[in-house]
Amino acid sequence: MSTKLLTKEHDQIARYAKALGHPVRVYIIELLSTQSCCFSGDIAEDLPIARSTLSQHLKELKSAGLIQGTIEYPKIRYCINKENWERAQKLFGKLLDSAAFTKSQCTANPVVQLADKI
Amino acid sequence: MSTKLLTKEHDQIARYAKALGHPVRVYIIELLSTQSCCFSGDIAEDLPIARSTLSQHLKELKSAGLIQGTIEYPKIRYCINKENWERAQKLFGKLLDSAAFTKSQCTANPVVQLADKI
DNA sequence: AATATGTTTCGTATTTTTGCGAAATAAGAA
DNA sequence: TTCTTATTTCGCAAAAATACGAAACATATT
Repeated sequence: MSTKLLTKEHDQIARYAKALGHPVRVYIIELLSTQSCCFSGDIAEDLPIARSTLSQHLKELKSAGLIQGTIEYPKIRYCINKENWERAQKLFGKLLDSAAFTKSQCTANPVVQLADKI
Repeated sequence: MSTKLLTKEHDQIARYAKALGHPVRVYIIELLSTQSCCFSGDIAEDLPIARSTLSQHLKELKSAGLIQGTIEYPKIRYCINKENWERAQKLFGKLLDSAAFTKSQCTANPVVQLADKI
């Protein structure tokens, strides 16, 4: 049964989550959000990866909508895409909070527990 | 330069985010957190995927630590792993909030803007 | 002992991600 | 115009994710 169980919202959350699903990309987001507001790609100096690899990670974050770039030749300044970031914030917040309200009763009533399987 | 820029924390956030990086897994988490506290794998009835595929998604969420299962033959009851979920909550919260405090000045000072490239 | 049940594991195929170095780009400086 | 610079795109290879159906599992029931 069911009527549209997998919604656009699930897709959107998954999209954002996937974009954050790599340590380098988490680092980039963190850097952009705290260190300085915007910056050019000299993140590369701090990371043990090739420039082209970094570029791909930036591309992923860009296409997910989490960051945006401004060209200032010969550099490119990146920053958080505030609009979409707030959207991500709301979506994650909703998911995270809803789960917080539930108290899990799973561990309270364990009939059988196979450590290696579960 | 740098001293440990990619930390365990980045890895951990990325790990959780990656686990949430698929619509089906977002749906599962949402279901586990709202619908009912725990349940068995009759999620399958609601999803347009094979049982074995669902099992794999459950496995991923499990190995990321976000959910846990209790066997009650012949069923298995799943629920959120509260401890780890709260950890994820904190980590995501920190990242999301820090970015919120920053106002992006990127769009405020666009020297050149190549839409197709950026 | 044989059967039924809900779920997982196995084997496999396809697609996506990750990563690199080399080459291309686009504009400013010489 | 030719060089320099920061970055991206290209071409490739290796690894991981996604998905399926068939077979295996562990127990409860007959």
